[in-house]
Amino acid sequence: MRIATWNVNSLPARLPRLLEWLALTEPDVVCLQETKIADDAFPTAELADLGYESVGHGQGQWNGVAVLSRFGLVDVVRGMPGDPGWPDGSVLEARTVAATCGPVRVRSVYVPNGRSPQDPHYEYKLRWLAALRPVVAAEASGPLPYAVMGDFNVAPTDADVWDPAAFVGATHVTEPERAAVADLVTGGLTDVQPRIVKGQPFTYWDYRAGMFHKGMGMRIDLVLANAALAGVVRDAWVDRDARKGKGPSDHAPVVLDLDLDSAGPVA
DNA sequence: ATGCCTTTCCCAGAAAGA
Repeated sequence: MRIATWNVNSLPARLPRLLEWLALTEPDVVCLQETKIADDAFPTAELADLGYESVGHGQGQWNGVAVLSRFGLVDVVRGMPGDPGWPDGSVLEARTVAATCGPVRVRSVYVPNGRSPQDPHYEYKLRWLAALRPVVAAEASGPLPYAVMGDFNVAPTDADVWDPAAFVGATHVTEPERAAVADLVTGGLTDVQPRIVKGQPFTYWDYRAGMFHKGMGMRIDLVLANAALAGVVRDAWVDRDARKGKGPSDHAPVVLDLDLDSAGPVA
């Protein structure tokens, strides 16, 4: 079984690349982030043509998450209890959705960016991660192999950014953000490490200034797996090819191969 | 060459991303 997570930076803009990538890579389960598409516009039919059942949880212009599955989709949960909302609790953004796909349960997350440590959005980011913690803890202790995966907008360690000196005073690397992600991991989750390719663990490279081809990236797309899932990971890698060429997302997919093949795709 | 930012609103340029 192959599972993946990918921040596509607009599903409408990325649909041709996504469909091409699905046909080439043949993942069984995919968590998407930054779909930037309303649910009534979600490309359900195009994905079904490739054998994927899908659930989008979106709001149009910003944010948006989804789960695609060749193993069916059950027990779908949009959002999460305790979501702090932005700019206040009266507005909940579309940043997480969970589903069971055959033998595994997954939760796709798009953690708030934070903008800068002085910005109110940064406090929102920390509140959002705090709300995620009990949700993930409950799901991870369930009966199924489980992973919360997506764009966490946090680089867990200095090794996860191309130059720690370049990030002094910036979000994604501050102690409170890292502590919030470490809190998610505490209690049994594993931050599944992708294979190092070209000396890099990165999953994101800014579009500007040729940062991708200069190797100036960050590992902010994470797969946090419970023991039942982490124990069956055969391989994990960042699909850098998806960051190349014409019209890429600024993120590359993280792909995991699992020794969980018995269920087989749903026809 | 892995290649110099992209996407959204929608038609102008600002906001957001990280």
